[in-house]
Amino acid sequence: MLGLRTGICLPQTILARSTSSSNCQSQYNHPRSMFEKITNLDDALILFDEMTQRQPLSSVLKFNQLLQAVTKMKHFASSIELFKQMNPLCIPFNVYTINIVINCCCKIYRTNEGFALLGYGFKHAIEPNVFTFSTLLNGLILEDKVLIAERFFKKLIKEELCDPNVIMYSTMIKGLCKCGINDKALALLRLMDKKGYKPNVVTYNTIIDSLCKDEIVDDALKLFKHMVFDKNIRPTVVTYNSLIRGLCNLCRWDEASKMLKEMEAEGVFPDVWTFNILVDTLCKEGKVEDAEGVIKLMIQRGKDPDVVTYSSLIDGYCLQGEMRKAREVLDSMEFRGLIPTIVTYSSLLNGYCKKSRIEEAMNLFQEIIKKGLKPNVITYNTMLQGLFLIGRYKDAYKLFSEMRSQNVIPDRCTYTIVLEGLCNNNQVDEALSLFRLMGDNKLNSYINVYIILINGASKSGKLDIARNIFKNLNDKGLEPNVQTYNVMIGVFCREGLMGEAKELFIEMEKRGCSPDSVTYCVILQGFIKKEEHGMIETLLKEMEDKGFSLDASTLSMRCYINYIRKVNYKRRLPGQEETRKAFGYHSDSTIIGSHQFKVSNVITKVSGDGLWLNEAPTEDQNTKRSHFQPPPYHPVADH
DNA sequence: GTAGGGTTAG
Repeated sequence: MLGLRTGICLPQTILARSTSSSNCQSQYNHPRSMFEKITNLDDALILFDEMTQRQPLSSVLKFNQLLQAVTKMKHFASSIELFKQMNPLCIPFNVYTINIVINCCCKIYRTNEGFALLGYGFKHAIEPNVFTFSTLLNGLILEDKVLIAERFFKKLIKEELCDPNVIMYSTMIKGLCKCGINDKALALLRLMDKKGYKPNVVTYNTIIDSLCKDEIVDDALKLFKHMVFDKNIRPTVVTYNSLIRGLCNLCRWDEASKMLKEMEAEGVFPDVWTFNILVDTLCKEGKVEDAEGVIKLMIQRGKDPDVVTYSSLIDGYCLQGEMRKAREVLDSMEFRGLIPTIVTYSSLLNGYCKKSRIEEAMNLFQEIIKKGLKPNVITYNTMLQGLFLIGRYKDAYKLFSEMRSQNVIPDRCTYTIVLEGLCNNNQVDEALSLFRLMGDNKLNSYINVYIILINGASKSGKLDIARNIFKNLNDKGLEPNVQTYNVMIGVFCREGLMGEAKELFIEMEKRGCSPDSVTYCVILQGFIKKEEHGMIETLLKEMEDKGFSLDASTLSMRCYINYIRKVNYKRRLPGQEETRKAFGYHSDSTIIGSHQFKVSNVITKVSGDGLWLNEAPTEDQNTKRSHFQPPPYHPVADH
């Protein structure tokens, strides 16, 4: 692991420096204006009233400072409200004012109103500048309207509506990263560099972080090196945090540890975020004791653990099933003066639910409400899942109604949980009527919902309904995906309706949805049950041609193995030949998600006696692997 | 002399 129990070895002098600097802070951090002293909204409002009545009237500057102070406290709606009040009082405003208020609109996801303000500004002869446009651009991105943002950005540049700068480009890059278009983000990075808008550390951090999130850490590291060595830009703690998180997520602990040492050697010191990343990933890996060690270390370093730190720890204990300890952590937070958020509580709630300790979950849920916290959609989803899990579907349904009466809008997860919960508890009719009630709801276009219902209906013997749901997909303008086909084919196979299964199997290909290895295995199992050897041979041949391998799912392995076993049994052969036929070109080591395992181990395990298979296939060991590798990226090559 | 961009939690 990270060797954190022994601590990251920081020289004493550095430790001394970091503690003394925090002591000195008050000495150097004198508020620059009286507005920076304002720490609560009430004071700001009182001051605002006073300023509006003052004669002569306070300057625009003063009003702007006040608005900004309110904004800094994240009271965005209040800021907007104050601006609205300024209007009838004929208090003058300028482009700074407009920019502050537009920013507030954007931060509460009301970018449209931000654009309206832009118009309002025009009416008052206030000309927007690059700040105005960057803020609006950011607003669109915050609302996930990246395509519109991109159009807006291009228009600004093309029509030269403002002088773009590094922030504007960086904002656009953030938008591209947000929807996972890393390539385009990188292209824009190169373009801005070429045009002379020098990307800075924030620009690089944005892309580095995005690459790390997409688990393309090697590319992130390349970009990092490019930034440091070719561009001479010093990384900040944010850069290191992104990289460390990326490495930890991939369990590349040694490199993460190295990165920690490297940052310290470079004079960039871990902050609360850095420690939280370590705590969080260690907890997720089940190393809660190590996480506790990190917390001790951070305290030693004068970095106070915060709500996020303890929330991760609670998550860690829940994952281990140590609910008592998880609860203790929560209680200790209040003792330390940290106020747990709804996220903290939801983690604990999730722990109770997963352990089917529903009474404690219910009590905690009540406790949350008593504390004045508002359960969010995640809280409700967690609770619903717990109730369905132990079969209390009536209570779950009641809670589902309650959440809506509390104005918590169910999301995709909620519907999936409720529909699946009802189906699993033999309440398919309820599920179907809820589905009908959903009507034109956006969630109706969520394909998973159909998969659940098709499965549910067929399992409770309502084959016609399952068939109809599938057929109706077209009417809703939905194209079945491979998973939907797999489920429907699976239903037919289960019912022994191999004719219909085969028909659908052919149809999907025709409609441009190629069967995947799951499809093959599902249908293969159907034919194996019917002992239609001709079809089995054909399908196996097709799979071989398509290069489908064992690693797609456990199901697929069972398919092969059952078949081979059968053949072996009938022919009374050691089975080496058949094994090669089935596994021949596949690699020995395969990856499912992030878990790696040896096919040979599994085979020996499944075959049990190991009589006919004790040798792993050897041909083309690495052909399948390359499939899982990220596309190559060489930022340096372009320069 | 006032405004805009980057990192954690199911």
